[in-house]
Amino acid sequence: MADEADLVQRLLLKLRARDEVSEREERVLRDAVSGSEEYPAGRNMVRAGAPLSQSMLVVEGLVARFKDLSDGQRQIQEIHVAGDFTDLHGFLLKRLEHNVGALTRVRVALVPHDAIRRITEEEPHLTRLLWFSTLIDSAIQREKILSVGRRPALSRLAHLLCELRVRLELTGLAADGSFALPITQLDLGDATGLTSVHVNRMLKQLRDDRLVTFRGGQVTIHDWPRLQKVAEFDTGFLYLDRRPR
Amino acid sequence: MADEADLVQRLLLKLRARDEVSEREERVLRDAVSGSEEYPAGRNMVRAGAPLSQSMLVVEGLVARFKDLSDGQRQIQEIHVAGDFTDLHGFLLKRLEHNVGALTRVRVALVPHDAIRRITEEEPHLTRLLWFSTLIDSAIQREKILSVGRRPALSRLAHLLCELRVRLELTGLAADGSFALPITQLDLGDATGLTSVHVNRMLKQLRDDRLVTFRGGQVTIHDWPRLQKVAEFDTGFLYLDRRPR
DNA sequence: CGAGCTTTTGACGGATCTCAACGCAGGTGG
DNA sequence: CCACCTGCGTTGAGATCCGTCAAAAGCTCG
Repeated sequence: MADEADLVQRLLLKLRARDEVSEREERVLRDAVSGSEEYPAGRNMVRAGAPLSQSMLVVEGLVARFKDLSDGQRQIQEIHVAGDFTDLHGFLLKRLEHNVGALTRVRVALVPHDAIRRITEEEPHLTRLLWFSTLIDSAIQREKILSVGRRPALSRLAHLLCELRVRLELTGLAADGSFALPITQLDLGDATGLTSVHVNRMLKQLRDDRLVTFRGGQVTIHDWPRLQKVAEFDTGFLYLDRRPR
Repeated sequence: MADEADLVQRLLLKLRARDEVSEREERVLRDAVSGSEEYPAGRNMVRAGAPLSQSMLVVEGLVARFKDLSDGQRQIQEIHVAGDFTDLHGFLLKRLEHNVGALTRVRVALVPHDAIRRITEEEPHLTRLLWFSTLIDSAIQREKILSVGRRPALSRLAHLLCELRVRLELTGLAADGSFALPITQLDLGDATGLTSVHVNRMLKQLRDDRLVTFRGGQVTIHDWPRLQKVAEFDTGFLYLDRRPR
């Protein structure tokens, strides 16, 4: 049915930007989905350490992987958008060392680990594609290490916005440098290793410099070339070229 | 020959800490190695963007993945030890978005991508193990995001030393909380997102507090429980339990 | 034994955090 | 319909952690 078709649609867009996916493979992926679920904003979706038997594919909304320190500080390690698996790695890790939470209202497709295991037994190329998609996450996370470790605050924020723009554009969720980002400045702080107060000041500077506006959960990029320069943003880490994997 | 046996030995130790590896799979892994190479300390081993046709397995020495910013700042994203693949993900990514460099004199085993591809076609379980090992890297990198994003300098350093201790112990390269770490304080700064000056001060504090000593390229942990507490170190992210994958 | 790293230490400066106050919008219940 | 509450955004003042700059001492190796 049309509804089910939509569940994997954006995943396919993402994969096909990087390699071919045959119709048979597409069918195998669709058949792997066992159902879907919704979560309200702020809800915890996977708690660190809990045993897992299925993985979640984001259909709609924004999801964060994060970890907390004992003093209450939170660090978001990656923001997931529609088309991303949030915890495909849970298939082999069997549990996660971090939490997964809904930043907005979220709908996910559920993919039982049994089905993924079957794919690894019978579909080498599709297996490589799934593996590949976990490697993209890894590259995104490495880029965050660089951001948080060495970039100044303004640059970190700019980089995050650049990254989200490109990732959302891939699945048609951003156009003309504008996209929905209905999260709080506190969330942005957790994603950049800053306090919400400082995020607020940096957002003001980005706005005053006519680079980007973040208001009402909507991002509008005014000057893409200059924003990229401020962020030292280079799409290389997103591996956007189409090649056989 | 005995020499070749040694090339994959530590990799097997690492894998077998997490799952079973059959004798046949062990043979397949050995056969996948096409040779070995040495690099002097400081040498660049893979440059970002260069096309790759083989992956490197560290046999001896320390290797870093890192990226530089335009102003010359460097961020190390992960330190690899003997038994780690440094760029297994290059098999599917086809190139890397970061550099790989030798922190010490290094010997690596070379594994052609053709051989890995054959494994993915014929050895589902071994494929999952290789995939799994890239997921461990990913978890280590996520932990670094937390460190660099939210932990204070002292804690960051403590955490890195805890992590290296446990990882080295897995393959018999650390014992009694003591291990070789023949790298400079500048390297430690690049790995923690600090300056070498501040690393020096924090090392002094760790020494004065009787937690760890780093001297002459040797780390000696004096008080493991307290060091872990300072670092908020929890081995969870290393997935040390033995389970079928 | 001198050149060039690396480590160590001090003084100072600055980016970011903390604390605090206020405004604003949306929701809720009387 | 309005008082109230709560969460979020905004701004200012002061504190702090870490960086910068600089110099000197220790090591290694040709």
